[in-house]
Amino acid sequence: MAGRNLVGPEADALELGVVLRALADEHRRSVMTELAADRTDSERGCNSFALPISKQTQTHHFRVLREAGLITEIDYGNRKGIRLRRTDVESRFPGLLALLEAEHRNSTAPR
Amino acid sequence: MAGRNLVGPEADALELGVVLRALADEHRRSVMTELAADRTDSERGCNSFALPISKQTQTHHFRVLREAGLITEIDYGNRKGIRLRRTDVESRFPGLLALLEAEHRNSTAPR
DNA sequence: CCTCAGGTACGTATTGCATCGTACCTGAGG
DNA sequence: CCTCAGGTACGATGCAATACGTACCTGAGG
Repeated sequence: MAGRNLVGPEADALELGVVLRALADEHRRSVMTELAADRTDSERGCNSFALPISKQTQTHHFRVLREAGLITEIDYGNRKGIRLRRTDVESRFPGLLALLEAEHRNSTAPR
Repeated sequence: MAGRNLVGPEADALELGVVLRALADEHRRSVMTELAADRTDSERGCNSFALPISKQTQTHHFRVLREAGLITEIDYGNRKGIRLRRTDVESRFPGLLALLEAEHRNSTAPR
């Protein structure tokens, strides 16, 4: 029941280059804009993002986001949880999540 | 003497994906952090960035930045000027330049 | 006109990255 | 124990991006 926490780098070790490369991909960015827009920061399942890619590729993308320090993955063995590292990201790169949140509004409410 | 202005997309047509892909590259990001940190927004020469790459590759990178809408290139024929589109970028992606400016401080004053 | 420095155009090698196929692991529930 | 869904590991592949060589253009200044 209690899952193992898979964490990335420490909060102050986040690198802008790694973060921007992570956000450069459409699928990863769509995950991040969705997370940034949800102020409750609740734990999400991996399938709740409806990514149009295979599960192997999803594994890859979530790993990239985790290693960039943007999310935490909680391993339950046969299932996995995703959580945004909001305070860490916000303290290291203030304003970044606001940009992603604005982008989420753009993509969900085209006009 | 008067150079032709090579512009990219309109201010409200900037796309986050294109911008982030442009900023994902180390060399292009170093150019942008330097531009963001210079509040005078003066016109810069292409060689004033001391990029450790060939001039053909520099042409490529500046083109990417221009097509992303981040800079304007001024063509003098046998020389070229670079200028940050600060107000356009700031109005479309508020806070982005502040992130780059902070990164510039990090890279120039390690500790 | 000639030279030179700065830039571009085109082709190409190489690298990086996203994607998926196959095989295997894990825990829940029959 | 068996099955099944969710997830990972490893390898292969295809494509886009970076990088540079060669050739050519442009304007300034002899």
